[in-house]
Amino acid sequence: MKQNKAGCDLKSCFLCQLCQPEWNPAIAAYRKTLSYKKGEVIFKEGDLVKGIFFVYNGIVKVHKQWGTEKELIIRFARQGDVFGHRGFGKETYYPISATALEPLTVCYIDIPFFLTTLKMNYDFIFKLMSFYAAELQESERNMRNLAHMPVKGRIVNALLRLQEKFGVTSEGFIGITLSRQDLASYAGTTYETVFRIINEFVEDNLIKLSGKDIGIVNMPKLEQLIEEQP
Amino acid sequence: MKQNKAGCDLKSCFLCQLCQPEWNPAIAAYRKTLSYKKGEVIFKEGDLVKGIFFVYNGIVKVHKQWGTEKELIIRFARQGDVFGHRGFGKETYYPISATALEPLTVCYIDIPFFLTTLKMNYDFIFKLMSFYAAELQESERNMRNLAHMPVKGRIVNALLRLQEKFGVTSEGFIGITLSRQDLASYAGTTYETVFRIINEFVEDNLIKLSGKDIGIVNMPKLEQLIEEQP
DNA sequence: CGCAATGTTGAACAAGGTCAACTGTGGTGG
DNA sequence: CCACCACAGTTGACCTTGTTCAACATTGCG
Repeated sequence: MKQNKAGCDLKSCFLCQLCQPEWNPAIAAYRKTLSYKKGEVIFKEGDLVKGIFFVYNGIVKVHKQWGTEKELIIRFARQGDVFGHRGFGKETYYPISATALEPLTVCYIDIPFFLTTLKMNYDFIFKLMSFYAAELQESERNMRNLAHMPVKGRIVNALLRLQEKFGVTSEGFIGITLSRQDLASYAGTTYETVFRIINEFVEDNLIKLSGKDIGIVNMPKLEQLIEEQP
Repeated sequence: MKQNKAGCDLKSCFLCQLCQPEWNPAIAAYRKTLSYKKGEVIFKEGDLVKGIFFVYNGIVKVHKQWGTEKELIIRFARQGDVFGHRGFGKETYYPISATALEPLTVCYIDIPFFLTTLKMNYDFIFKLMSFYAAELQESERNMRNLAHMPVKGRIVNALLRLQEKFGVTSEGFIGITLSRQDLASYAGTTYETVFRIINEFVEDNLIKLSGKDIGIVNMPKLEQLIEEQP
């Protein structure tokens, strides 16, 4: 498992408990700690944006619906990650939904106070901007992958991104337990296709399974699959 | 055709000629005007980031390669649009390429001066951040579309986005002339598929053609195609 | 005038999505 | 304690969509 981070994504944000553990009355009034149960929806597409969230504990999936049955998982957020920041700019409605995948504790800061903080702290807004820039790069890389990479490569890619973010347990499994459905939504494919390909990988000894958990066995071979032209 | 904008994407940027037409010696030293021919590459993936660009005139495509033969066009930039801003944050290499589609004149500002300006002007950095946020939303919407929307819908979507950005000529055609190849790359599909579907649309009287130019005839029917589940 | 690039069309093929049936598993109430 | 049900997981067969390949037409440009 990955070590806990020193602060949040926006180091020195001075807002969440991770960056500012000491009690600070000036901030405390605007900083709420909220808890959600596994599977609970924190907000959904179209909801009015009222604040921004920092994860203290647990895992959130940030996802976008397509009709009723299909979704694409844009990103997972774990301890120290920000989410809900997509509701900025002109739009005051969330363009995405957020759902707890594990029991979750977050720090919630309402927009007006957040904006005030941004205004007073150049370093902070610069970090936030850099964070957006990084997310944009990631998003556009994924766009290209969805457009041109065959499913097999997209699934490998999803696994590698998950391992990167959630690390590896002592037994060599990726540090997050996902339903196949969620893995499919993350890779931008279907349930059944994920199975077949996961199975194929197990047979080829590229990954190993333990219940729902997945462990990467042969990283180089997998990486090769990503590069592969159809 | 759309009217020219008052300033650039980042109104009040105080950098490009569009926002600051008067001669300003303090800025002039850092502001270069560059010209490119049709088809010329302004920068490509992996190039070192040295500056940021504002379009005075012409059209740029911002695209991402996949292997040698495939690309995905992320975005088009026209008068007043910024590009090259993806090279921010940790990465100092462009994650995308930029190519002129028409004879192009741009304003080029080198990074150190740009950063200095950002530092001195809260309003400016806030606008830049909002701009990133908006691009992120757009990018993630497109991600979902690429993952779940059938090709027909993606092509319609591409056409509507083009019309939104480049407006309509007096004869009712979208204000940009694209090769079928570029349209395909924008919609995330192939050449031949674009063709067949464009033909189908013409037969169904949803769009009209004049050479390579495309005009939207029946907007509601097209919009319906976007919503359509497979 | 000829060559290269771009456009046009048909046919074959394959990836992967859909559907349907079946299996295991855990929870619940009798 | 067991029978039942609901639901996630698993698998096979089929079929649609869209890509690929290949051949040919047209445009444009030196």
